[in-house]
Amino acid sequence: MQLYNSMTRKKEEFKPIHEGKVGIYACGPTVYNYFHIGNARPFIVFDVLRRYFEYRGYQVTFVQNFTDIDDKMIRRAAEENTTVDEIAKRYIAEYYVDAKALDIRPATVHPRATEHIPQIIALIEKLIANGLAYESRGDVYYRVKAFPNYGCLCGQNLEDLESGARVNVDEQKEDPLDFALWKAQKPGEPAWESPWGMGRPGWHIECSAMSTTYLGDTFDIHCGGKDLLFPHHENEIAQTSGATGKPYVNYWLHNGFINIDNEKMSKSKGNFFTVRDIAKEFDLEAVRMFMLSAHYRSPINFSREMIEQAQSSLERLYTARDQLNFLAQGAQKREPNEAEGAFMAACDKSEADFNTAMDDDMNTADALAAIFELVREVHKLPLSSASEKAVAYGQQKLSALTAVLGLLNRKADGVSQDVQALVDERAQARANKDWKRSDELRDQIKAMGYTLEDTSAGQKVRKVV
RNA sequence: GCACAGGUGGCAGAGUGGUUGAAUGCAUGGGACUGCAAAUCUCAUUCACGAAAGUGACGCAUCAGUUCGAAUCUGAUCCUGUGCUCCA
Repeated sequence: MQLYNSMTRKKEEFKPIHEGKVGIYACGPTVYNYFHIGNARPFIVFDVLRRYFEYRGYQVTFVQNFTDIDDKMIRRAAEENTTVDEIAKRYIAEYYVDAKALDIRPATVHPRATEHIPQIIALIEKLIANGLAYESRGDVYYRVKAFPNYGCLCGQNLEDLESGARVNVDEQKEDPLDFALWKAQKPGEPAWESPWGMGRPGWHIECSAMSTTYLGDTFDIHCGGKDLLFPHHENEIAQTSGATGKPYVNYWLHNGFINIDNEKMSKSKGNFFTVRDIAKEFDLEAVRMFMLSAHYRSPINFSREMIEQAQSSLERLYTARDQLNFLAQGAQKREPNEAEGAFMAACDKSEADFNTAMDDDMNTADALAAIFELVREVHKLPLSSASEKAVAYGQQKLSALTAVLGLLNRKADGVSQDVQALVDERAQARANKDWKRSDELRDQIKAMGYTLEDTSAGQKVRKVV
């Protein structure tokens, strides 16, 4: 499998540290609000990455944190006249609600920053011992110029970074590039005991502490949004490698942004849609489909039209699944004939194409194309007397491939007895060529939430979403 | 200013040197199927001539170049987005 590594800026063959296993850390949300669809993108695409590794037989440890202490959390708590912990608990719960609705699987571990204060303090102490950090009036800062590799991820040298750095007159830093590892308590802020007095961790250090706690000093894959490349991930490298003396991460993966009117969607710009808002209007599976219809590193433009388009293509997948279920009802216990053999070969071809696409830096757009090739073959199968074996083969492939993308989760609902009674009555009316009655019944069935289609193998009933 | 992406058909979006293959999906139109539908299959959707089959031309931001051959490589230009500051 090839993965584009932001560190080297090329696609590289993925080689796990431990055969058959892969450790992934994904930067999670700061839990001070509902998450927006820009936040949802990494959750979805890296959920797919994890699913693909599992599909390929890897044992995956997937860690995604909750940032539950920072300026935004504190501000929010003050605004709502409650505690930071209360805000954290609330929006962590809300995260799980939205994640579930988007079919984002829970991570192996969801660590919270505030539950890893001892690990954070230990890491800072190590950095101080290594001469890479210093205390200054209760704050602790990272000594950027003492870490020779600083800038290795973002590809900028120290001079360029320096010219861009904001210089605060009041700073207690040795150098403008230095960043906070530990912040001394200000009045009214939550704080923890430390060797430097009461205070709280800086933003970057928490990810270093939590990732290494669960994945070891060096692990396989670290992912997150492109905007985290600098300074967040650059700082993580400096902190972790600086403390351990070992490489931190082998592959850095960064997803592109979601734009609104070709502008980055962000909380600070105010041009964002929360997942909660979108859910009022759309089936969230369509949002997932939309995200996967482009490569994860490309920017995508969000609009109502795009979600509707995704919804339509998603329906095509469901139609194929239902078609297979319909075929299964009338299937026979016999070996596949020649045409069905060709169908099974086409299934294999789709699967192979799907794997090739996913192996190429997780090209979900091409992977979807491979699934749609399979969909077409499904519809070409004769409607009656199919071979059970061939149908089951198609069902297995379709569900296996869509499951990797986290699609096709809607249940195939059975038909209730009252609907079935109408369907049976309509069959009788059609046999009598009573088209008027037949159409009435079709309308009635439709009003009950089902579509009814006539096929050469009888009536087909599907639940409408 | 420095750094990094990117500009592909009506829309979205793959493709990144080679047989007319611009995949796949969406949309629109024709045909098949149907009692009618729906779903599905199939063809078409750059321009010119033509009723049509067809013929010719152009074509993947623009211009120039490399090459027997370019959407794909090189250079320049224009444009867009992102990072350098909390942000997925």
